[in-house]
Amino acid sequence: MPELPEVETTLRGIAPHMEGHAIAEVAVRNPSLRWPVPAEVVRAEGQEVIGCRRRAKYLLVELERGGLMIHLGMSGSLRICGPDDAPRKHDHVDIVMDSGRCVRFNDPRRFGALLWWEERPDEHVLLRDLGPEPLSGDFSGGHLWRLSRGRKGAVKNFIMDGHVVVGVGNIYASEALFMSGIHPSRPAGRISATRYQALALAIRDVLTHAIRRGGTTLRDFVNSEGNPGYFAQELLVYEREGHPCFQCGNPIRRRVIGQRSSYYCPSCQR
DNA sequence: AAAGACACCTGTCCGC
DNA sequence: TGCGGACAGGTGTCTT
Repeated sequence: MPELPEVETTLRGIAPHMEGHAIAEVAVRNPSLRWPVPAEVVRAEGQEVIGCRRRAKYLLVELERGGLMIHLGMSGSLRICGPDDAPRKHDHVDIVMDSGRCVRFNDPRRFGALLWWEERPDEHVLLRDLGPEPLSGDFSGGHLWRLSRGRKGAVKNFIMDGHVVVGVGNIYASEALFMSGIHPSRPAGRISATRYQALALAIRDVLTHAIRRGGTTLRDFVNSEGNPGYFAQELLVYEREGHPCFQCGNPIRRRVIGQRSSYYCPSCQR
């Protein structure tokens, strides 16, 4: 479910309810997420939230000593709940604030995670080897071009590799490749610096625009207020197999690349 | 080092 | 109505 824009939207939703408030309790209803929720999360109790931020698709809740790391996996979401809101199906964890409200983690497929870090989260094993943030100055066409030299795998897999650049998931990979006219199966090492320039710009643009729209809702994504995102209606190729290309009118095709559905226009993308 | 397959799990949709 | 199969936004891990 959540790609980077959805995670960013979630971050902006929870931050005002957490920053400057103390955590009263971390109530774990079901600890069996992707990794078992560690017992250390109780160390959050009684601590004030210094800040909330995002690295790749991980949400980091920074406390006075240590902090929480949250990943939404494929189907996870966070919602702000009041003290009287009864938990629903798949509501696995509540982070109860001293305000009485809580940040409630729901995840039907349980591919998400709630972890504890003790210090320097950016050096955590899950974060330390990740590539640059796509919306930061460290990301560019030149970066993609340099890393791609000699690589024979499909460019779509290349841009979805978190060691190359973080935050480009299956929806926005298809979208950005369409926007830059690059065929998703093309070997990454056989794309010019000029075309990588266009691809990097497309990645920035599509992510920035989706964040402004509150993320993409395909099935069940809701932000922390329980509202959907509005980017789905602007998708150019994703889940549009057989529909006419907005640019040339030919039917959009679907092809499995790296075990993921990929959508592209065979005449606009080469 | 790079690339590919597979794993984790639940829900939904479609054809028979 | 039920059942089986395909498919779904991610990513760590294992094998070639």
